[in-house]
Amino acid sequence: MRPTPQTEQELLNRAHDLAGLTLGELAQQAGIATPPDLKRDKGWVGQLLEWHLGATAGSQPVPDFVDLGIELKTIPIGYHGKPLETTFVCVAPLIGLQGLHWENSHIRHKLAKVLWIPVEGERDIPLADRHVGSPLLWSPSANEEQRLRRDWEELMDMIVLGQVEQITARHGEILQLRPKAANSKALTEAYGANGQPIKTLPRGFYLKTNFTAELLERYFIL
DNA sequence: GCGTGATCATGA
DNA sequence: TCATGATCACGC
Repeated sequence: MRPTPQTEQELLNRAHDLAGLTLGELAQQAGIATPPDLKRDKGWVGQLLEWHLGATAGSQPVPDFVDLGIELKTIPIGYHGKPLETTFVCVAPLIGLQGLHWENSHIRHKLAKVLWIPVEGERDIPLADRHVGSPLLWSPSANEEQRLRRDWEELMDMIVLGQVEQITARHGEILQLRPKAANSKALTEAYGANGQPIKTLPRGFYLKTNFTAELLERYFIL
């Protein structure tokens, strides 16, 4: 792990220095082996970039760069220039929701300042040959935050009302709620339709690809 | 089991 | 072709 950057500018400079390099080059510098593919190493790209940028959080529920309040997200990009996958944000709380509002929500803090790093993601490009793109430091615009908040409130209302199992990935304009678990046997507690506790799959909030595509597009137009 | 990092794989 | 629902690995 490289030393953690002390300032936002230092982090940005370092991220810019990675642009144009391949994952193979970055793995070699880090002394990390490149897996044949991501089937069994889905978080490998993210962790490789964390190493190079000196992220500190590990698996703690805090921003990757705590002192800077910045979250790091790598995002796989296809030949068409648009994201290939939705972006996981954080686990969704399913119980103990009294006093929870958008303003003090975990997800709002997570998304307050994000360093997006696009990486070539097409599966027919060997992992080691994929290039890292130019970083984008993003904070939600007023409009974006309003849309995020609207989706979040809709989803959280359903969770409070015991309708978590009726939620599908189609709910929400830009934010969606989907399973986030080791497998379909992992269960956690949630509210049932009559307020009784039920066991259900843990869920996570994800940003839909059309939204992240919009972010990147706005950046490239500016 | 939870939270971190996400992508896989199949049905529509 | 593409998004949804399922899944993989790790530290604790």
